[in-house]
Amino acid sequence: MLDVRRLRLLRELAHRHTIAAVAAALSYTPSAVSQQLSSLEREAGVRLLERSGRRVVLTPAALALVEHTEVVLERLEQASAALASMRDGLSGPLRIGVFPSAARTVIPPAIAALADRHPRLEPSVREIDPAAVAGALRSGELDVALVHSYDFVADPPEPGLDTTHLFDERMFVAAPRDLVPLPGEDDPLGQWRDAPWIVAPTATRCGTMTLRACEGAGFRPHVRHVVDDFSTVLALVGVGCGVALVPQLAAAEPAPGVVLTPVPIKRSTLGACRRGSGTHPAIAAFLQIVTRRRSSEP
Amino acid sequence: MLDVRRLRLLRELAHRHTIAAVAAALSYTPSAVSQQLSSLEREAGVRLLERSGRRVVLTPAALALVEHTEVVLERLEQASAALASMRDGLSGPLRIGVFPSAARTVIPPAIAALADRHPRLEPSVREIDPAAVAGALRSGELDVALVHSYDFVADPPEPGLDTTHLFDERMFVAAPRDLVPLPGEDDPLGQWRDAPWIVAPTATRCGTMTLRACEGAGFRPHVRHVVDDFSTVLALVGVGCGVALVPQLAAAEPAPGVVLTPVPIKRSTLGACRRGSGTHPAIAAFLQIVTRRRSSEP
DNA sequence: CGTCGAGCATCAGCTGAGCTTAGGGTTTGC
DNA sequence: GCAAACCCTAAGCTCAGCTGATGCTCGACG
Repeated sequence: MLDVRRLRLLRELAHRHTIAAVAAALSYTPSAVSQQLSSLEREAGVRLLERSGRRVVLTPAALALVEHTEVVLERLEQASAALASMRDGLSGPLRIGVFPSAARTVIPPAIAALADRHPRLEPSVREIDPAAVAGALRSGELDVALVHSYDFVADPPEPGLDTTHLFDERMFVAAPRDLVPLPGEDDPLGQWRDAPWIVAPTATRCGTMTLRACEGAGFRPHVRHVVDDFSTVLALVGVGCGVALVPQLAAAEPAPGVVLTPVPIKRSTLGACRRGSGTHPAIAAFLQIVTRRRSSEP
Repeated sequence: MLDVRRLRLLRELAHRHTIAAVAAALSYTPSAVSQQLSSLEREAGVRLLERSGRRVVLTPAALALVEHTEVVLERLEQASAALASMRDGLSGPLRIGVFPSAARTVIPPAIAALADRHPRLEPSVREIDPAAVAGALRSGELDVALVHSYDFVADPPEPGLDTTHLFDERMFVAAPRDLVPLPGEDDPLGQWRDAPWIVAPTATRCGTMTLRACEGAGFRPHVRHVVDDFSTVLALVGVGCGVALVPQLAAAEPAPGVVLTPVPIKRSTLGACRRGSGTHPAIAAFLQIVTRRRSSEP
């Protein structure tokens, strides 16, 4: 009988590529991970790891094993979820990962509603870089997370995770009241083709989204400021520093000097959890609350 | 993360109904099983076991958990099989369970062929009571087994096991040469409605099969002798003790005083293995050899 | 081309999960 | 009413598996 704990290490290695990273993610020392993987290799009877430079790569046999492991872990998640739904009342910790703009707007009322409905549940919120969400879910640091998905920005399905669509928001161009758009241009984006832009870092989805949207409107934006936080972005717009693309939620209370114009781009908010844990009652309750509260808004 | 080792104990308990039996099957002390199940219950957070008299019964939550466990174990078997097929050459032990009539006829040439094709494979044959086959497969005492299935005798699909049809044989009525059948009766079974019968114990499938077959022909046999072994049965028939239903394989070399008449009943031989392990190359090779050797016979 | 850090493997040593043994309580069969 | 079957708990022991130390190789960088 293959040891599932060891298989889990191999699965994690397939995603993180170094034993050290696996160890860090699962709170072991690299030595322990190395030893366990050696044991797994011995009981498998097939070479699973090949040294390549100072790293290690998985053999085809190991990759096949990882495929099976994903299924096994998914089913174990389902079993855990089934058990949780058989306990009377939701209780215990629920670790929620969000990123800043969601943390500010969506999360507080959702947490309040959750605490109201399930007093013995102990939700804890952690701001987390979207790129780290998948790993944090897999390694068990988080149980559920909110992530965003933009038009124009492809997000490949993460293996081992389940995502559910929660709600959409419209995107807006935020421009200073006293900035004059390009005359004779109707396109809400195109009329700012010559203006200075405030965008998020290119490495983020928000940044990529803005660049792609402008490309779609036929121009490349003049990037003046690079700021990740939407409330900072709006403050900069308010003092006339440039224009920016912001989502509806972030723009709920714009500064007085800011004019918002809707653009035909939407941002989706998704809930993500470990595959198989979507039926966990606490996770399901949280996602349902987030969905309902947002979609009932005007 | 639920502990699969513990889940396996629960699964076994669901089939064997007492902790002592689980312990015996998996080579533990009952104390160890009890402790592990207690731990499982604690980490599940739900009552899994209820004392009932001096036994213990599974709660609905435990039964649900067993369902998930079956899937997990199946997938782990598949993973093991995939690994085995990636090893170069078949090697290691292959524990085969058979019951006497198969052991005598089908198995020896099959083992020889297997040894010929895969010299590093170490097949070991164990005669086993058909009723114990399922448990022995599940607990890992056996890797593959041959079982029989008769017309008239329903065999409910065993959870956790996979069965593949290997070959069929015709059944024969074996009668002493000098015994006179009922005059004016054409039915090969009905013509012996008044003769003394030799049948297998009622608890066995063979015994049930004979009784049902006779009932199908409209009579209840006069049971004179109860003998499980077909070669003994034929010897008794040969000296005039009565008539019996025997399968083709057992009747290959009948005693001189025995007359065989075919009846429209067939016996099927099936291969059984743990669910998911059917793709294991050693098991697949064995089953293929048994199928081919038998079906190529006249 | 030498240095330094990242990464992996191995060894030695320790700790606790999980086993066995022992013993006691309850139920069932005879 | 006694014995056997069955389960649980307590106590002690053993080894799987962890940490920490050490040494190696590889790659980046001045």
